[in-house]
Amino acid sequence: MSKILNTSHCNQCVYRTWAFNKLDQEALSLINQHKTEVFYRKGEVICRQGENIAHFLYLRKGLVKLLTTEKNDREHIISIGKPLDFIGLLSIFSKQQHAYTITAIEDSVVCFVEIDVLKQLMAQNGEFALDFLEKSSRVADDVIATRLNINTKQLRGRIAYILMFFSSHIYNAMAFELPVSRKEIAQLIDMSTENVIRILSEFRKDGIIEIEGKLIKILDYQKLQKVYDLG
Amino acid sequence: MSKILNTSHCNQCVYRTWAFNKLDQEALSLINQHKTEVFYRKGEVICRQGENIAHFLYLRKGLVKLLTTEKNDREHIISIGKPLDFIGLLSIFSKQQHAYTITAIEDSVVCFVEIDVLKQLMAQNGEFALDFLEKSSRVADDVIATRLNINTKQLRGRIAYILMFFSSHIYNAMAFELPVSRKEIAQLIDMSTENVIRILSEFRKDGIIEIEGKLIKILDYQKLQKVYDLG
DNA sequence: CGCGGCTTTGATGTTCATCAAGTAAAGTGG
DNA sequence: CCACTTTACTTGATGAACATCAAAGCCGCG
Repeated sequence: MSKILNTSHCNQCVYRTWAFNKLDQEALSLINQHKTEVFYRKGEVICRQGENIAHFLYLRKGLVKLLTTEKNDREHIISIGKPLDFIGLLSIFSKQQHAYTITAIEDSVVCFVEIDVLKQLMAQNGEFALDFLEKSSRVADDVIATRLNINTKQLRGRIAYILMFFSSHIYNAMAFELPVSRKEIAQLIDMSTENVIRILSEFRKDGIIEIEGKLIKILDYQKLQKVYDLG
Repeated sequence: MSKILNTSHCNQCVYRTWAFNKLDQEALSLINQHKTEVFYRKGEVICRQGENIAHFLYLRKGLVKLLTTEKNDREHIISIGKPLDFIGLLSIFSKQQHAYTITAIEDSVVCFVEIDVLKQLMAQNGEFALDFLEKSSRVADDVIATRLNINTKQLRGRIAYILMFFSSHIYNAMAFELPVSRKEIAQLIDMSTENVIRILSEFRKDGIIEIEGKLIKILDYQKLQKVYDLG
């Protein structure tokens, strides 16, 4: 089960210099009093689509997925959130309810800051608000660019993308363990589970990667990049 | 050619109550001194992908398209901007260069506000910044939701979407003139031009719409809605 | 009046989802 | 701890959805 952590003060938080560097001691203390840090085990739900939004969420550790459930009960993954990301995206400012369900795909620590407190601080401190806007718009812009990118490519290009994404953006390594199932990859890049598997096998036969269950090792990054570029 | 208009003061602008209602007289005057209103004829380019961002743009009148050019020289339309929209999306806060090219698809009036002035006001006035954040995040959120929506549907559902979009969101009428070519529709909803035409013809044969060149008349909105819902 | 762009329809081929069937892995309850 | 169930993974075969190619009519424009 998830559990509330015995949290340290925001002063010591590494993210202070990231998102909250325009705040003074007093403001940080206020946030500190109105924040909760929660630990989630892999697989646990952090928040559900449709729930009222009461907190601004950002990821301290781990990895999460953002997903929507469509009418036909099919789940669609919008994006993978990594540490430092504002995993509630921008909906938290424009909507009353969460637009997506957020689930931990690795053991994660999420910091919940009461949205009212955050808004209050933004209203009082324009520099903070502006800084915050810049950071959060980058996340949203990224999501849009990524979705466009994926949709213009065909299957081999999409698989190349996802491999490069985990290798370069998340793990910074040529060998890594996939934090998601084949099915989840399919939901993330809009294709069938079978074809995810098929194309991974193709890449293996082509000597681009090595596979052993969830373990992936990229043997030829250049070739992968080429497949990606060709679409 | 586009031309700079003999602009009125921001005080009288109908959008004052929309985006700038948290600003006082002094601030409005400052914006007024640092804004330019420009008229564009249908087809003219408002800004180009890659250009440095110097202004915050919003659309006063008309209709525009936001598009990216990919490596293979294929153009992809991200969204259609309508009056009141912040047509620069959020890139203006997170990026140095415009991420998209913006082109007028109807005679349009765009208001250019110097970004530095806007940022300065946001830094000084947190309430304004917060208000602004709420409004602009709604636009970005919309784009994300729409893209997801379109990509989960197949062709008939996408054409239904685009017809409903123009009918309900833009023109508020059952009969209207399409402001875009078949090709542009294709670029907007990710399909081939030929299939846009084919499916429009199908809809005509099914008695859902009437077509006469760019003139579209929706005969059976319920049926259209059904096609959309089925995907 | 001829050229290029937009529109339209038909024919063809490719990409991809779906179905089917089987193996392996991972929970679950007695 | 073992039978049992479920979930994940894998491969092949089939068919549907869709892009692409081709050809022709149309319209606006220099």
